[in-house]
Amino acid sequence: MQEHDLLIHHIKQLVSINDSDIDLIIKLFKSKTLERKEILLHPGEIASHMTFIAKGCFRSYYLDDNVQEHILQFGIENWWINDLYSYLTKTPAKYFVQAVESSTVLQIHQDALEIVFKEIPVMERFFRLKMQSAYVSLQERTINSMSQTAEQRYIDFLARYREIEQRIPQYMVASYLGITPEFLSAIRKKMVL
Amino acid sequence: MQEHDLLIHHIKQLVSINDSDIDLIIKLFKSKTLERKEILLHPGEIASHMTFIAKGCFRSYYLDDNVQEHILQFGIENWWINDLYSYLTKTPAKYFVQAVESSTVLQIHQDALEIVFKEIPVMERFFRLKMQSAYVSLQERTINSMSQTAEQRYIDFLARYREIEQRIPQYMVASYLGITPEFLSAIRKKMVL
DNA sequence: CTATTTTCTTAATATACCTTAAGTTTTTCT
DNA sequence: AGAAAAACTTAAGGTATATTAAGAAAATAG
Repeated sequence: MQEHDLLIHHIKQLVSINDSDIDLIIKLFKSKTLERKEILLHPGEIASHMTFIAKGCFRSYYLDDNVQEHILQFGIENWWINDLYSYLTKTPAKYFVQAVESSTVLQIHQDALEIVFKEIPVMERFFRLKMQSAYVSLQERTINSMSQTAEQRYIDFLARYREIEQRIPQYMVASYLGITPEFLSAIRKKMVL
Repeated sequence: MQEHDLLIHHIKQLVSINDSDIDLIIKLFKSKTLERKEILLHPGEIASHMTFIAKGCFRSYYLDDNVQEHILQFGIENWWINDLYSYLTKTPAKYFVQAVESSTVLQIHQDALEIVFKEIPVMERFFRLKMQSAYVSLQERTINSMSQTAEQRYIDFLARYREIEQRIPQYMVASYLGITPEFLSAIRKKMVL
């Protein structure tokens, strides 16, 4: 399966694993296909899997009291996407995880991941490192949104996620940046002049 | 040492440890006293300790390009404070950690903590849980700042951190909320009416 | 390839929040 | 207690961003 090759390659970028490790990983990560707009995780469900994106594009978002969407995170090939808090604490998810394009993910159940940790201890390290980067990007995002103007945040977004930006509707970029689509439109107009 | 009692009690709220574990912890966590406004960690240094607040109050903040302060986190008794990214990745800190009152902390060096993990494996769990809560509060804060008005954020802050609010100057609350002291003053005036 | 749906733009008006500057109150230090 | 420093308030005018509403453009599905 080509999908699993992607995952293996992704893991090998951080830790060393051997052929029998690979076999186990391939066996325990299950492939799942989603159509555009299909929802992988609903608020209220418990996120019981770790999810690796093998193909496609996802977003996680929540709805506030005014039924307004706020996008927390995007993910494309080789990224992980989840409601991490729900997964870690086994409490109901607060966020939607939705396919923005038709997509394929590789998922491992929490119980199966425990087996992986037992058999391939270096995978603990792998996920700890992933957890750290999740924390860091979140922190950078928080700081960024506190000290920068929307235009600057947009410029940063383009620099950092230009590939994603080309695959998602503009109103989702606005939602990620915390501004209205109309205002993003105005920013873009101003920028080209 | 009373300070260490606080730490032990704090640890016991999450995991079970025995008397010899306690001895080791007391031996490896070093007490340090700071005066009001004294800085515990400067940007550029590597955060090489985990820091437990036994007495007093701290803030972590960074300076943006306009030399504007932005407060990321406060901490009082029984909290941990750090530049977690610097600690985890052994890269130079981006933030200041400063005592807001005269304070006492208990610090353990990264190397000593490795010893703790070896001798008291359940402490790995303890710190993993702490790491999770750090992630979660950060996530809640990010979401909150995206979807709420400054007044609502202030009300939430009061509900959540009223003890802290009573110990810090108001301009620090403003900085945490991401608004100017003048605007917070206006919000407060409006609220009492 | 056309109809339908989704996304993007424009513009006017409104609001949340900032900037500056000055004066007042509170806290800290000696 | 008194002087100095730090923190808080007020107010006027400004800027960033939201809201509403409508139409135009682009994408998708049949």
